[in-house]
Amino acid sequence: MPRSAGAVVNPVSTPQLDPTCSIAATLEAVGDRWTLLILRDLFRGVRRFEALHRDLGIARNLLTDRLHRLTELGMVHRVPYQDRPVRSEYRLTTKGADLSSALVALMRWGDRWYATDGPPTLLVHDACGTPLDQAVSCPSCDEFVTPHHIRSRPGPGRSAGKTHR
Amino acid sequence: MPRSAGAVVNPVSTPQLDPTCSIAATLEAVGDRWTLLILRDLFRGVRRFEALHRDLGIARNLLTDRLHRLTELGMVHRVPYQDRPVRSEYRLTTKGADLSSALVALMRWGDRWYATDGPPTLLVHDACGTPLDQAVSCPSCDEFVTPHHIRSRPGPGRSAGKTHR
DNA sequence: GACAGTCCGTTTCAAATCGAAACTGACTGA
DNA sequence: TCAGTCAGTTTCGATTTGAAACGGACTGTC
Repeated sequence: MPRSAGAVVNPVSTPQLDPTCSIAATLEAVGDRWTLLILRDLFRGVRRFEALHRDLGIARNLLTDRLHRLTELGMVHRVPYQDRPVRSEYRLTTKGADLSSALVALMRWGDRWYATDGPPTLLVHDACGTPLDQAVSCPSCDEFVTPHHIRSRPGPGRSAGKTHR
Repeated sequence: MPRSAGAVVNPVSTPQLDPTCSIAATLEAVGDRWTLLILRDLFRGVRRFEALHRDLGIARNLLTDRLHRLTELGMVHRVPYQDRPVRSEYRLTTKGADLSSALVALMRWGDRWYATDGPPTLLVHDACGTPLDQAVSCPSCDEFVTPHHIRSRPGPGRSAGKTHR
């Protein structure tokens, strides 16, 4: 009996490091219905249990479980903000914060396909206030690359040969 | 009784267009345990029911349900490839293909944090073969922007005032 | 023409997961 | 002492999932 949070068991197993696909590896870590939303809130600065519970409407047992899990994965760490009783808030580690580009990409897709009145939120450059873009670029050609010109091929992390993403 | 696929009910509701967050809207569409993997396979060229079933190991009833759902959402469309019996394959629409940057971002995160021997798959520029990068950039400053220099502010799609993503 | 094999589902059912709400414990502040 | 906050834990019914069997429409083989 590992952790204790009611009848809650891990919804996603510890990443199995599927050697053929980093997308699968990532989704094993954060691919459930709540984890990415929790991370989004942590980015926003919503860091405490009650605040997350209120903001997301997530069941408390699940929130407990997901926060423990994110901590175990090293994406979040607890920072005490008072003693007696000890209360901690949850903060993103480098690994957790590194997921920001994925959240940005998901946000942009939602903007494009569901934000009929324009994006509910803009991401802007703090230096100049210009709305930002996200793109895939070629460092050697020094230009942006559209999905159509992206090819995938086996990388060093794969021994056998199939052509997967 | 809407569709029929055993005791399967939609795992995620039709996007509610949460007006305050495009991440939430996106996850309502594709934020369950299988949908992004199905889309990944469609990107890879795995397009038929049996092939998806074999490749993913997903239960058949769930695959049926998710494909119907993706079709309803306009991310996938069916293209017949034979008559008698009619058999169709599933292909990405523009809307579905537009999610590629999110898949790329998720893949890159998995590469960085779980691919100990290097990425299992490289995305390269078809023109020159150089491995690609994904980044957030400022069109006016003409430079890449790190997460630390990203600010978010309410966009035109939001009426009221809170500062959300 | 009977039989095995393929493909795309549908049905069934037990097991896993979730969600809502009540409960606990350690406090604070009135 | 009493109400209120915060961070969980426990309980339990409802929902979702996964595995496997089943169905129908074919094709290709002996």
